[in-house]
Amino acid sequence: MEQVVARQGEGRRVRIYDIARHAGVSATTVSAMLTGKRPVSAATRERIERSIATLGYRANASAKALAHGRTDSIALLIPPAGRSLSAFEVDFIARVVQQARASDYDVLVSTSLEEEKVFARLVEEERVDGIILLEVCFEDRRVERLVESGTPFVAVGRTADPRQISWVDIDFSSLVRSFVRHLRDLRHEDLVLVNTPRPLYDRGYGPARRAQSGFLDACEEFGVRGRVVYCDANPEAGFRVTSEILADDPSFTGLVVMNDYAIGGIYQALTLGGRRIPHDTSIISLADARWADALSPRLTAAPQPVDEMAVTAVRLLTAKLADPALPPEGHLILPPVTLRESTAAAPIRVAARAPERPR
Amino acid sequence: MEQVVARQGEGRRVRIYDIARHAGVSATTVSAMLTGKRPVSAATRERIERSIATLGYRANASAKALAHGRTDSIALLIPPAGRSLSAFEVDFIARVVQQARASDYDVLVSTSLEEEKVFARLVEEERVDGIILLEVCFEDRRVERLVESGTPFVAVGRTADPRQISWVDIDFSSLVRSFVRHLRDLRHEDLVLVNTPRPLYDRGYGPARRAQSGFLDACEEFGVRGRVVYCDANPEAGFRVTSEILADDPSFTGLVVMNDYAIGGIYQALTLGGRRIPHDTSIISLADARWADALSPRLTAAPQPVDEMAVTAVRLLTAKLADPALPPEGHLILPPVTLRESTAAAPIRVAARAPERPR
DNA sequence: CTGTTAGCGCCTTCAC
DNA sequence: GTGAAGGCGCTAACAG
Repeated sequence: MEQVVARQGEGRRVRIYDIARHAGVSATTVSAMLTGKRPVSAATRERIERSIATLGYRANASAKALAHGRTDSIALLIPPAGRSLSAFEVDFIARVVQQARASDYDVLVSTSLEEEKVFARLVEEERVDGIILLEVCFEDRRVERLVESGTPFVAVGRTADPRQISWVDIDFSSLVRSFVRHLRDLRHEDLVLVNTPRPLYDRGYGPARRAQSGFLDACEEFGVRGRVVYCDANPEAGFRVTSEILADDPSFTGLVVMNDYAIGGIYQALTLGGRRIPHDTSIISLADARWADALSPRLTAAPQPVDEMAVTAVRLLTAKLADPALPPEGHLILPPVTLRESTAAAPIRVAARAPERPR
Repeated sequence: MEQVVARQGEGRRVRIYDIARHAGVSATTVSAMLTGKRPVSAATRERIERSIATLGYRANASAKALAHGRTDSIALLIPPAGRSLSAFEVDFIARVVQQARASDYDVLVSTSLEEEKVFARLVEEERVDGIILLEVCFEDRRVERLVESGTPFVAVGRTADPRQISWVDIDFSSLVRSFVRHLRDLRHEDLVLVNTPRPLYDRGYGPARRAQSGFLDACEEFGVRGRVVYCDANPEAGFRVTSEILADDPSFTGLVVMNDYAIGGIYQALTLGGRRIPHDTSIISLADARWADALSPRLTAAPQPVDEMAVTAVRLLTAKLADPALPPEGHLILPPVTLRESTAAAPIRVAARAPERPR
């Protein structure tokens, strides 16, 4: 009774038996035709198709899942890095959803931080066939649990030792190195890395860790001074942190920013502090194009390789679902950083110029 | 065989029968205890709970759905308004996911534009119990189909005649009226509405339609000149459109913008055109706080009422799922527009000042 | 090529 | 308070 009430619009739903009866065949044959798992004569096919067209039929997903042992759904686990999702995370969701649909998977999105509950519901209740896990840290309990349970998954980001798992990650280290080199080429000699919030770094958040080590190494390699500050993910924090370094030690002329939401505040503090971007101070970041373009002057930015990340993640996962014996695979992605003055259509916006003050 | 291979980590999954055997009761009793649908003696309860704790058990979602007739999932249908999701849409996803989880629902996200396929998969295959539909237009085929099929749903946005459906919407008309009044109070006498892309308007996109009529009515009411331009959802288009009106008829001093992604370009064109925001030109918009804060100077903005929209949408839907007989309900939300000079913590940022040039 | 039989794992009668 | 039987709708294994 309850099911019937739930769908008040039509009477009862059309089931595979209705089609079978209407077409004068058995349910098995209908199923066989639909799944294509065994040959069906042209004549029967014709009749079944006509019946389906007449009555309107779609196999019930729950029944299919129960019988077939797969839900044709995957889950996307995104614990929000900040208070809300970053532009990257957003685009990533959209792209994964799109890509998954192309492989005939639905996507269940979870942004919860309560790993236990999410895990129980999605994995233990077998709501999904596989998982894409975001914001993976050096030591990540979620990864451990997924490995234990044998659930197919792909990590976006890496653990400290990712050899046993499939992952996709950005090569933050090389990327930041190219940022530093670029700023050095513009004759900057004193740089600041505005990193993610401190707690994220401490938690072993990959981008924060790898960007920082890449930055410090590159500064040494290229013979420029480099220091690191941490900053909460909001404009107010960006303003505060930047004001502080302007007050404490204003010798810097270039900033590398790993913190999208702080950038607005950083701009404001610099401007109020008498800096003129890009004439005496340069900012460069891995950022969403929408941010980079909305800022004035435009931010020097490497575009987030969202598409490649998302497509690769889905591809790795669906491959593993199709063949669970597949060995784990890691993909390191370096955004195409061709740092140069560019038009709006080009991948990189360069607002940075040579510093004037250091002279 | 295949199912077993799919979960390589552990042997076979623990099922309700395993618990029953382990506890020395029948599966019926275990189920009864878990669903709480009939009394179970304290002693049996104890034993079952111990067995569950020992073996680890969670009811399989597909089997439950098949037997019980509900999936405990809802779908969020977001056709991207522009090339990618807007900040509002993003936050909306996150908030809906969170809120749905609080009511014990999972959320399937779809960003596909191919309504037919999405509809077939989610509704006809009964993957979800209900739907939240975004970007609803005046005439919306998706709404018609959902009504026909009797699927419980909530529209975010309204059709031209929304009396038969449940919906949540922003009161764009009143909102834009308050924008116009604010600009008039700042002594602006010549305004431009930079609206959504023309195709969206033509398609009967509610925010575009209602903002525009609200704008034109308000201009008449407050005795200021007002014209409307359409603009694609990207900075380049914003730049182009603004440059054009600066060239054609530069008498305007205030802009009302209904197009997040264009704002960066609008700022740039105005600046290049010699305008100084906010000294001689004011911009006001319904925008994400992250945008408003990232711009320099900060944008005058009413915050997107994301939370209220999302929470209301989920509430309406879950209520309807619990009791399908519930009558449809509409909610019109007016963002709290207390337009004033503000600090960073206040809901509204006012960068706008009285125009100087009109003097 | 097709139909019959037997589950998938759970919930829901109906008996006791 | 508890158990046995049947069904949700579909697919897989086994016969023909």
